Amino acid sequence: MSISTEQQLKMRAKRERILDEAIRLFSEQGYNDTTISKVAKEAGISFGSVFTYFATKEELFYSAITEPLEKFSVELLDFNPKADHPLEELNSMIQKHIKQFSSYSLFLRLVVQVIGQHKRFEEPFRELNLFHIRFREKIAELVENGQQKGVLLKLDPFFVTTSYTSFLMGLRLNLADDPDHEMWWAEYAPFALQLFGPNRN
Amino acid sequence: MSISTEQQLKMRAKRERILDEAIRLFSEQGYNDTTISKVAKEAGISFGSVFTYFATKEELFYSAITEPLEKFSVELLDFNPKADHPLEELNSMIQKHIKQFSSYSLFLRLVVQVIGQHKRFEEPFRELNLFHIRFREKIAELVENGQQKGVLLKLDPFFVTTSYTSFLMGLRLNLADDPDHEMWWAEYAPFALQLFGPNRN
Amino acid sequence: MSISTEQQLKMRAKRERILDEAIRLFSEQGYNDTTISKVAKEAGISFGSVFTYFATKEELFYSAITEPLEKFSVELLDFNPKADHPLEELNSMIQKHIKQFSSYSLFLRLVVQVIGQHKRFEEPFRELNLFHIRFREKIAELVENGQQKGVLLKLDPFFVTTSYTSFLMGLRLNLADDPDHEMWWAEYAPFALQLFGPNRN
Amino acid sequence: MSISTEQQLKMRAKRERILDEAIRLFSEQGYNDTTISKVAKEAGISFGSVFTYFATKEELFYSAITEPLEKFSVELLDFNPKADHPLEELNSMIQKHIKQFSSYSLFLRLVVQVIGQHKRFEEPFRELNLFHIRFREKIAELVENGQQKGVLLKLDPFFVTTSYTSFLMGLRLNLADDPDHEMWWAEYAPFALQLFGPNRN
DNA sequence: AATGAATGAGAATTCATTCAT
DNA sequence: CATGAATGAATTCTCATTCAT
Repeated sequence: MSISTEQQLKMRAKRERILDEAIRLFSEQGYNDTTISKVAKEAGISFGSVFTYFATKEELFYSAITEPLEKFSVELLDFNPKADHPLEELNSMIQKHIKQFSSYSLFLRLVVQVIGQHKRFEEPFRELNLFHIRFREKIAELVENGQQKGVLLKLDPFFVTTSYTSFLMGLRLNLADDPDHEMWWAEYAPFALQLFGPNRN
Repeated sequence: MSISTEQQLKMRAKRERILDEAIRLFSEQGYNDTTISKVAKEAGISFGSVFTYFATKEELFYSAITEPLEKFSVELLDFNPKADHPLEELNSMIQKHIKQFSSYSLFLRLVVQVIGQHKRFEEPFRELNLFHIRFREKIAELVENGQQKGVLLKLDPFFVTTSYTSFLMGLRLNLADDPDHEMWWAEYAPFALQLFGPNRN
Repeated sequence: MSISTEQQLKMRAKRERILDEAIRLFSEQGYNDTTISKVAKEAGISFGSVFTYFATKEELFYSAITEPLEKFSVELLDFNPKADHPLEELNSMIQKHIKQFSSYSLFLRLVVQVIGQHKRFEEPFRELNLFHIRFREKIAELVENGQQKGVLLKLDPFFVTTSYTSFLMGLRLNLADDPDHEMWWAEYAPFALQLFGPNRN
Repeated sequence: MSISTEQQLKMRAKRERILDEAIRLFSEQGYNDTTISKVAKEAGISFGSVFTYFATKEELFYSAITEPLEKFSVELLDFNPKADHPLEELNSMIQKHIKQFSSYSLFLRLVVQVIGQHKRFEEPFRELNLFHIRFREKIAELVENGQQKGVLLKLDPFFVTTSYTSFLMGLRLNLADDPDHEMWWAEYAPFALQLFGPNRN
């Protein structure tokens, strides 16, 4: 491993550490109450170094949204909309989504901030919105598949998917950080399913 | 009308104007980016006067949450949990809630901020939480009534009501201020109903 | 008593109450930390009324210094510089001064503030200074009287009197509000006497 | 000299400059009328930099009292209470104290403010008070030494020393910044001596 | 004359950002 | 590249003073 490569790795690791602490702090304390100093302190470096990796606080926030989003979106989109047994696929998708939403706690609190103030956080909101559209579109495919195969009622896929993502976000918001609630996430899967209008025969 | 009463009315009106602008600004720009100066400017007074009506910015924010809450909670709790025909009552309740959530747009964005950062906004969160509990309890009564009368499936009322309020909040969050969406709120009522497990006979 | 006279008396009394509270507060909390509101509250009136009696805060402070000064100066100057028995007169004067300085506690703390910042409080300082000069001059007369009669050493009366008033002010400063000290004031009279150079035969 | 050491020296010098200006301004204009901006301006830096060296205005004030106190207390305590010739030691001590009090002009005006409002300036007052006690105790030792050797009258050392420090402070207060007076400080040494009750044989 | 709402100058403090070392 | 001193815009809040009622 050449010295410059080693150096690169070190820097990448440091950048990661900064970003992780930023996500945590932005999430817990909000954009304004999270100072560059706090982030640096948590990351164990000087605040000046933060600017080596992120030109501005705004950019740090942007990265705190978009980089996890990239990773999580892969996980969230991991289902087969053209499955032969759409109802089973739907069930398994819901199970996964529920589990994922329950574990993305920090990140989703950030998301809530951005959506709640989309005019303030235009750039990251745009990214989130793009994903939201893709997310719903892919689920809509599965819904249409299910409707064609007669296992789902013929409801407008747009309303179905919007209902579904709303439900997930709403749960994430309501179940906050209550550890009593955290363990019950799985219980909500059947309710999510109802939003898709499963045929009861 | 005595002079002092007239004076009192004027002051009450001015206080209202400040609070209204505060709600709008807090909602649109968040707590930190809403400065007392901005509020004063929008209300057409000097910033010093804001302090005549609200001792601190924190108190202004608290009032911006709790005063509308008081009014809205009356409206949201306006249904009969012991109705003879619980399914019809449920339907009408959902219709009203959907309409209300669609119109409380500014206020609910504030609520989202508070819930999203409940540690930062402890006091207002406490108030919101108390209402949320009352809200779910009253809906739970109606749910149990429906279950006893056999028009609702026997699902745990706690999960049912949490699902329902999550769905409402999630919709409010997702449908943001998109005017295209605003008009379609009513479409979501049937989805909300599904969360209650209506018996399909 | 005519109505207007009665009115006048009432107003004079109110003015007195304001001034008394002002003296107390200025003395205890200093000029800046004493707000017009506090004074008004202590005097049991609205802060607006203070301005009826004192045009500005500065004027209130000025009065808080000069009005007691007028009264106290009479008391402090109450001795006979041409007494036939200057040593006895001196002794009795010292006794009285010690007692007075111990009881003018509030006022003297004000004086200390003014002297300590004579540039900030130019006007009241001028008044105090005028009195100080008069005070020393009159004491100097007694000193010269005593020296002529051979009961006092021939020390420069200016240094003698300055030493004496310095001693009194210094005591007032050092003995602060310590109630343990308050009772011991009388003990310091002999020391004060030494400053005058009494002849020990 | 390493770079970091050079850097350290520069910073220490800057801190000193800030503190010096602060002492001067606090002394001349008092705590409240001395703004951080004024101090910064006098020290030739931006107001923000003051906060690099002193976290709060209160802390700056505290340092403006305690740091000179440390230095001056060494000077003031520089006499030998167990001297073989206590009267000579006393005389030399008084000479020095008089000279010192005449030169600590700025600092002592600060002291006057603190003592005059000891409730407002609790922390610095505590420090001053501790020194005052030490100061008197050491002088008392010398007094007792003199009394044992028969060169001083048997007066209560506590009253003697309190008289003495009161006299010094009172002089400092009365002689204000009058340059006419400044030159005459030395004249007051014999008066100070009288407070100790020297035996006149 | 009394009240207290309205005003805005002014103060301490915070913090993103720059840049010299 | 890392550090942290320096800067100053921006913010909340206080309070003397004015003036309409």
